[in-house]
Amino acid sequence: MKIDPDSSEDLSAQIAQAIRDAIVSGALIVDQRLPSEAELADQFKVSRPTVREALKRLAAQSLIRTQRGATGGAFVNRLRFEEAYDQQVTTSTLLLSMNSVSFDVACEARYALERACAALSAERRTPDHLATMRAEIHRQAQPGLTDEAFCASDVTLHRALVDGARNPVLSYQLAGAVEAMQPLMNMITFTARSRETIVALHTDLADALEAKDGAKTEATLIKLQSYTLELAHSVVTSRAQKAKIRQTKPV
Amino acid sequence: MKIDPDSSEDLSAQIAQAIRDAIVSGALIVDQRLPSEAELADQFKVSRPTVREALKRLAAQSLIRTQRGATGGAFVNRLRFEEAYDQQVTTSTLLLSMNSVSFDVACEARYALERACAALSAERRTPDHLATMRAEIHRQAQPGLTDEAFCASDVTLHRALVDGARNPVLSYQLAGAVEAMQPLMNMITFTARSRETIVALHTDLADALEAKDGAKTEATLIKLQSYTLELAHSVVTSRAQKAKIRQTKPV
DNA sequence: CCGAATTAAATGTCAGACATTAATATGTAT
DNA sequence: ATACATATTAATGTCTGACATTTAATTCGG
Repeated sequence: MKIDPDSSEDLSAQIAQAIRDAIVSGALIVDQRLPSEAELADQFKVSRPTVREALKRLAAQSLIRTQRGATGGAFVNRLRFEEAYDQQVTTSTLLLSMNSVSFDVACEARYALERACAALSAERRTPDHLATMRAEIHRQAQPGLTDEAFCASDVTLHRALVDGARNPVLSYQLAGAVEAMQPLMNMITFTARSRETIVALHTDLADALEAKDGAKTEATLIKLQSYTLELAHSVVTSRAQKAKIRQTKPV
Repeated sequence: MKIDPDSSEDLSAQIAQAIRDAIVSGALIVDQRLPSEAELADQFKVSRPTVREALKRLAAQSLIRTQRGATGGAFVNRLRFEEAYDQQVTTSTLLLSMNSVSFDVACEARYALERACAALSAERRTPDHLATMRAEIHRQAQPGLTDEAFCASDVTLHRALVDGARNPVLSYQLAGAVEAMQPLMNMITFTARSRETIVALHTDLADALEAKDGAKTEATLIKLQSYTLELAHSVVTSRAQKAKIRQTKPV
């Protein structure tokens, strides 16, 4: 592992990349201990703070973990799906907000991906998954629920649907798409009427899954997508009208 | 923004989290300059190296960029889909290899997600997407191609299909699933016969997209998935047989 | 033989200094 | 007055050395 001191890139970035390559290529395996910071500093001919910056970069990606104490050090971390979820959600959320992705585009992606899980989930969902969905549906029918809590419950329900496919790779990929939508969904104000419609569709969804009916699951997801889009558009329209009224009759 | 000096977590991790929260919540907006390292050190009552470790963590996630010089500093980075691809691919690849995800599970996820794009891509693909696919199909028919080059071409073709849906969120989510499969795919040795079959299926795929036939696109993807699984299983079987022979007739 | 104190090795943190970069201001010559 | 060269300045990048803290292993005493 060598670095180029004349490169335009930071030394810490180069060192991080060298170690990252070693991990990805399999030269460093899970739970293997890296040399101590002092040894790495010697090897790369840099100071300890520079090595530490490199290690922090890797830690930020969950590629390594560090332990203090006598037998401590930096160890190659076994990247688990659960840990990777968080980063995926953060990244996806920022991607949507920073690139001003429209509600429609995000919604389309989310439901397209969810439909990809529909047939598998109908086939493989456990009673646990169904129970989670029913519980969330029950919660969503409570009158006192805030809009945010309603959305959060919506996410939990949909994640149960996705997890029902019992494919960790699918669950991981979908986590970002579903959760990243939440800030966008939170812009919608749900009336009692619209909540009723959504709860009815969610019930259809749970029924379809319980009946192991993949086609009906997909069909219900399509209805849910249409209705979500409809709601979002009505929000936009009503806002535009209010703006117009303010424009016509200024205070 | 406050941190707890008595927490078990590193100060640099806490500071990174505080700034990350500020970015995600929108308190810090794109291209906004963070206080200088010295100012941050004062604010958080820590030393400059500690602040720098925190900033490197954020840089590793592409949340900030730094510029040297008089008007330099750390700036909130506009996270772009293209940048996020790389990290997603690295993470997905490691997730598969470190959690010993089976070929079948990864393959199932990949094709389920791809089918999610099929109908959209059939509807919206541009001549460019078709041209890319045809070019890759032509390359795949060349006899001299190495197995690795064949797999790489396969990835390019499938990404063209996904990109055809013209939904950046979908493209982003799929990038991880498709590219992360490549190391697993590289374990397969493609015979002239199997390449021929794959090229034929790829041609069907391009034809279906050209005809804007979503259903046929999906059907072809299903065939492709079955055939890929078949190939992978035959590799496993033949290896097991060879191992058995070695066991029976040791050298 | 067991438990408490010691030791050692590692990371975590700090302080201060110098190097390097790049924009801006200054100054001089034409 | 303008153009170019120079100096200034403010920031990040890097280094050195020290001390604090944590934790496992070792040693020593009961």
